[in-house]
Amino acid sequence: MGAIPASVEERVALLKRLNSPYHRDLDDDQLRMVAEPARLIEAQAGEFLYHQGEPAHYSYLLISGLIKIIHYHPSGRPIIVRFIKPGLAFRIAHFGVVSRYCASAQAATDVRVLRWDMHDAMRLLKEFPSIALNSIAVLQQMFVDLVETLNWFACGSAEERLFWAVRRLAEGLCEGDRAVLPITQGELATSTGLSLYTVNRILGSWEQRGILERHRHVLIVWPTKLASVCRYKI
Amino acid sequence: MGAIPASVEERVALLKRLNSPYHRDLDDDQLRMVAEPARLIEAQAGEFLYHQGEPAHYSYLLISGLIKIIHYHPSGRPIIVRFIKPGLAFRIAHFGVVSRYCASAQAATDVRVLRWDMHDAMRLLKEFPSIALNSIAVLQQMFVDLVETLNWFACGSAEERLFWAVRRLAEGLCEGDRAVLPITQGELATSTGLSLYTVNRILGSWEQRGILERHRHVLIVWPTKLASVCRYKI
DNA sequence: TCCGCTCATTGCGCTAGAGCAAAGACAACG
DNA sequence: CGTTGTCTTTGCTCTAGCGCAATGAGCGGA
Repeated sequence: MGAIPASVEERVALLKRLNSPYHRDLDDDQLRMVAEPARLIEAQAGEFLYHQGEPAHYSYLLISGLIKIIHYHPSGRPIIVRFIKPGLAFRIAHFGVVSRYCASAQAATDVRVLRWDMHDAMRLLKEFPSIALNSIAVLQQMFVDLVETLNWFACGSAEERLFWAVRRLAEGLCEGDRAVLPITQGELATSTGLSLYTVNRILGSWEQRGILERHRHVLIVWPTKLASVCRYKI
Repeated sequence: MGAIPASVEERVALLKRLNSPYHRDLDDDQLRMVAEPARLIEAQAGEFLYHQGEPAHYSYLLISGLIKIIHYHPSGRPIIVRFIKPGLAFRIAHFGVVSRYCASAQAATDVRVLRWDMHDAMRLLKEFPSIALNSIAVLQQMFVDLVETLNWFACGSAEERLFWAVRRLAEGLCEGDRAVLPITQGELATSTGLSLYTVNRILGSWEQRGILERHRHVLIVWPTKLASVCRYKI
């Protein structure tokens, strides 16, 4: 993980190109004020940007690549909470009471991120109410998403739980009619609370039905076909 | 569900007494501006304030009583997402893209709430950045809480899942050393994804160990004792 | 080129917990 | 004060999915 030299202009350009949900209401001058205290950072696949429980010193916005947000149970068992794609911030739990990272962030591919010191991030949030309002919208969407996931966990058979987990993770990662998930079957197993063996058998049956392809460390999913395994209208 | 006549002064007084996390940074004049467009509403135990999927016309703040937030799976199976106690807002998913209630709100006891028209709520949010910042803090805390819950669902045995569900629901409802949960064993079952019978048997064993008392529709829990059923340090 | 590691696959026995049935307990209501 | 409906309790059977074991497959490093 290291800093990449980048002028303010370059950072502004990155922000403009991103069109992130947080900064969409800002004009050029305002974007410049946002970009000014940021630093451009790169990290290699597998590196951790931060770890669950550490004091939250920074706020991040993903520029390119893919980030895995991982939450660890007290037993040490990890679940993949979500993927972050470019334009989304990952720094949940920065303000107020919660001053530690509530999960870990791992680079799933080589990544570039913009990083703000927490104090700067807080200041910007106060200075530009539109960022705060947009953050609320994003957070609410994430919250709703998580409630739904919880309900699927409570309801379903193994196949339904897996269906929902794959669908959810694939959702943000669609390109054309397919999504590429950088995830192993073992990770899917811990994320869903199923055993490795069960996940393997279910994915096998889905592959036979042409719903997805399994490769090493990677799952290629056709979300429209995936829907056929679910009995309910969503 | 009906309106209770209340002057602006009375509504301001209610807000001041509540000391809700959203409005703690406002002075008296500002509180008055917040209270002005609100209406005081009462509802009886069992009534629904709103239903999942309806257009979200109102924003609510609980004054007295207890609210259950219920999320329905496409199959119709409900889970109790959380209890709302006085001072907390329940109107998640009001702004931005999400314009429908993402869950239902049911009065668990007779309740009184303050209600804002969504347009007023949005206007106040823009007018008073401190409300937006505090909302972010509350939302983040709720999000973190939900991620933890999800992980316990993925990890655990039946007893661990139930432990976490009871602990979580009891957390906000502590009075002295005990918490009174207005919940049936059947509701706990659907909320945890366990069967009625399993919940009954586990709660039975906990009651024998003095961890809780079961009454009709009500669970009395001693949270400190509850911790003893969990193998992990939390 | 071989070794070693991590991830994937498959068969099989076993157990936690689902699900049915049937009875008991309590509250609300006429 | 019985009736009705909802919630709780318990015994019993059965199966979905766990978890072990053993093998295979691909990748990286020396």
